[in-house]
Parts: sequence; structure tokens; C-alpha cells
Amino acid sequence: MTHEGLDLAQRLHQAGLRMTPQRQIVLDSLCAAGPHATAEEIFQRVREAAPSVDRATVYRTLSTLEEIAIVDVTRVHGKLVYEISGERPHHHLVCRRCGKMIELTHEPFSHLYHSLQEMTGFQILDRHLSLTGLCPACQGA
Amino acid sequence: MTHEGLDLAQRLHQAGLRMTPQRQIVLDSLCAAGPHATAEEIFQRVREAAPSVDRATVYRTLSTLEEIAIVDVTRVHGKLVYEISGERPHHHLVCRRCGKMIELTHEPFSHLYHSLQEMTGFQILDRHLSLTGLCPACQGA
DNA sequence: ATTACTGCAAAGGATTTGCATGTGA
DNA sequence: TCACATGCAAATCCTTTGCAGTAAT
Repeated sequence: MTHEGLDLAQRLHQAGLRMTPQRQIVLDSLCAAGPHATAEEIFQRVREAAPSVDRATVYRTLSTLEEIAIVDVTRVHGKLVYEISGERPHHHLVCRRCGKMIELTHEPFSHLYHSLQEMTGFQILDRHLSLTGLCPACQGA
Repeated sequence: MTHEGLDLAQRLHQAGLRMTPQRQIVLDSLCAAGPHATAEEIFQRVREAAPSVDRATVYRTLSTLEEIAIVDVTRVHGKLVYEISGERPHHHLVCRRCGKMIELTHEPFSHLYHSLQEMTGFQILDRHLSLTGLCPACQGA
């Protein structure tokens, strides 16, 4: 499960931080939860594994992990969702009506990123965008 | 100021809603506030015009206007910002470090929207996206 | 020993809701 | 008239913070 355990522990260490049991559990829960878990969902998983871990610890850990770029944060439906940032960037389409969500590779976005970079000089860093609209089934309604 | 007044009143009416003085004031404040006003900023403007209007009314009005597509909501810096949705779509680039924000036309996005529509069948409705990255000045740092 | 990390409890900000009253069509 | 809107106050949701105790290096 935590084949990246050592790796992540090292990255924490490089940042002057410590690998604690709580952080390990949060990381495990983050992996187990998949790519769009809210803080609350992660907290529930953490609680299953270790009921004594406090919600505040989960929030603090997520925030810490974000700062050192181990996790990505995005907003979907107005809520913050977290995921391990290791893999290649990907994005989502969410249906405004039924909530259906589909995953997208980065490919269709890379052209946009490049043109924006050329046009503006900005280096675009978003690795996990969430666009909204109507899914095919909901376009009739 | 409210050259669109009648128009908007009609759209409210078509949705079975009423044009009230409060809603008119919120709409005026929305216009006056420009394209990236938070609910709180709008409330402050409303309060200047009519101190008796409650914060809850502003929130309810913004939500109502969003539902009937008179206003657009977006998240910038984690905060919800509102704007009249009348004009053509536009987007923003925000610097993660210094907060600098530049405006973008929809053009570079339309290609992406089209490919996504072809690939997925989703009709993408976002008229006001906010991408983040590093502005030229902050890329060195 | 030092410094970071944790749990607990409490605070905080933003947004929503219940309810009685007011008001536009 | 009468369903919709409003003001007020309280509630709720999500997240952060202060502090004293605990643990890692």
C-alpha cells in the first residue's frame, strides 16, 4: 500500500517535518479515498483506522502536505477535495444538474496551457481543474 | 445605469419571481462592483444604498439570480465572486505568489471547449474560469 | 533538550435557515 | 388575495487557532 512511504517520509524530512503515525494514517486514507476526497471523507477514513485522531490534525496534515506539494487541493461543487499529487495532471467535468463526473486526461488542456503561456507569460500550474456543464443525459431536460 | 432593468425584471418574472426594491439594489450594486465582487463586498454596497437590507437578503438574492443565470459565480482565491453574466465569457489568470490577476478573452478556451464537447458529449457552461500559476515576475523567485 | 506535533475545546468566518411579518402582482 | 420576499436571530457548515501536554530526533 505505501510503496511510497519512504519517499514521502523523506520529503517530509527534507522540509524539516516529521513522519508521525497520524500523518501516515492520513496519507494512507488519502490513497484509499481516491482522487476526490473531502477533508471530512478523509477524516472518516482516518477515524476508522484510528478513532483517536482529531479532525484538526487531519486538517493540519492536509494543509502541511499541500504546502510541500504532496497533495493537490481543488474545489469541486464548492468543496475542497484532496488527492495525492504524484501522478500526472488530470481534470474533471461535472454535470451541473445530476452531478455526474468524468475524468479527463491533461492532453486537451495542454494546448490551452501553452497558448496562455505564450500570450501572457504566466506559467500555469493547475494540475486538477474542474469544469462544469451539462452531461449528455441532462441536456434535454 | 439599469438600461437592462426591464429586461432583468422580465427574466425574473418569467421565472415566477418578483422584482423588489432589494433585488434592484443588489443588481445595481452588482453592476457597480464590477466583475469580481464577493458577497460581502456586494453587501457593503447594498448597505450604503439601503442600510436596512439584510445580509441574508443579499445572499438569497445572489443565489436566486444565479439559478436563473443572471449572475455568474466563480471561485477566486478560494472565495466566491459574483458578476452579472450578461457580457461575453471571460476568464482569469491569478498568480499564486503575488496575487496578480489578468483577464483573458474566451478565445483561447473555445478550442478546448469544443474538443471536450466532442470527446465527452458534455456541454460546458463555465463562462468565467480562474486558472492559477506564476506570473512572469514571480517565476524567478 | 529541543522543537514539532497532537488532542481538546473553543473561536472564526461565510453562508443558510426558521419564522413571523411585510409586500408585489 | 396570497404566494413570494424580507428582516431578524439563530443555526450550521467548514476550517482554523490557542494552549497545554506528548513525542520524535
